[in-house]
Amino acid sequence: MAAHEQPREDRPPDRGGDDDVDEVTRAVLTASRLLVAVSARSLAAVEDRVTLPQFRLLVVLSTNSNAKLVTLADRLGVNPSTAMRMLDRLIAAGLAEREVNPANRRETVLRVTPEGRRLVDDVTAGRRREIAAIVERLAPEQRTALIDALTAFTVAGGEPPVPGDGSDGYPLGWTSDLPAHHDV
Amino acid sequence: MAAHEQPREDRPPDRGGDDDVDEVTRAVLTASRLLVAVSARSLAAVEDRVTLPQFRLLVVLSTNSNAKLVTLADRLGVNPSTAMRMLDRLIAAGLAEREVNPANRRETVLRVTPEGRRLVDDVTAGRRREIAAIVERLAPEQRTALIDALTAFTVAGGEPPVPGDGSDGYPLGWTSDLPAHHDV
DNA sequence: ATGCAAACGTTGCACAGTCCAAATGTTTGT
DNA sequence: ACAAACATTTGGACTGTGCAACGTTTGCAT
Repeated sequence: MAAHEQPREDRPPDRGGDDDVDEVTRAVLTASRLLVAVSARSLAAVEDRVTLPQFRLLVVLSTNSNAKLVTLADRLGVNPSTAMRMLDRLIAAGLAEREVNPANRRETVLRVTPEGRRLVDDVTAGRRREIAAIVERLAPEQRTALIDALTAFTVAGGEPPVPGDGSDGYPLGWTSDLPAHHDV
Repeated sequence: MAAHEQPREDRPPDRGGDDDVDEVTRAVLTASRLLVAVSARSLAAVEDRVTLPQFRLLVVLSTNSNAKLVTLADRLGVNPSTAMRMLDRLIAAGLAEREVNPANRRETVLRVTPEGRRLVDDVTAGRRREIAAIVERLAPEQRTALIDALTAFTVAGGEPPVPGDGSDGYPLGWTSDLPAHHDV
């Protein structure tokens, strides 16, 4: 993997040499695979009811109730027309609702139906349950060590460590998707 | 860095209760988001040359050189016909090659071209570089702690900790995909 | 008040990814 | 020699996706 010799020569005497970094990186990458696998498993349960992009829309809609189309599309990072048609299908499936905003008639108000909400909750709950099951196999000391290590890692990565976390532990962000993906 | 001074009022002597598990789960989920973001960033560089599924195929093809179509489709978890057409496009883009296997003429031999290989290498190298950059911001003790914690977590998750790891630490599995996904 | 520009949702069009089925060509086992 | 098994390929249908165009509704400045 010495494809490009980034002039890394000048290595500080710190005992965290490249080997060290490399090992940690490898550990991170490996753990990532597990996480993705967990995600994929929890998602598998619903993939015959909705497609993955649809589920993603549902999740975003769950945490952004009464959003208008452009907002939603923006959150998803897709074109409004894409969100539009996905919504059409979700609505047809009874998982979402659309309604013209009476206060501003050029907008629409989108909502997830109770059934759609349940679908999302099931998946996110399943994912948390799976991770919790893994965590429970760890000894108490290992758990706190994991928290500390992960928190340090997250902080180093610049992401706000456990920001709001949607109160009672909701989807918030990340994976959930990563359907077949796995590899790559 | 005991950054989890959560107002978790009294750290109950219980050590290992549900609160504990919940906190670890939250930390894991948060770290996951960071990982996904890193992945997405490193992927962004090529998303105007190939689509994500195409890139995924390229990665799998890189690590399974001279594979035949069905094998490839199997690894990707898609229908052979899907792999077929993606390959058509990749070949048209000069990133892959197809050739009838002279030893068994009902099969074809698929290969990634040097250019395709370079594309993949760039992305995977970028991802490792990004993670390494984060890891480098950690103190040596934190690094080893992270390795230990992650290894324990991975083991508890049932995945073989750093199995073969494609020799010199290559893509192997996971994310790489997770394009826009992020949320969900 | 009038009118024009911006914001929205919506629809048309093109194309990638996907699956299922079916057609075609190749090997293999009997 | 033939049928069964296997591999690639093509046809058809549908979702996801972006871009561009259109009609409606607002907001604002003249």
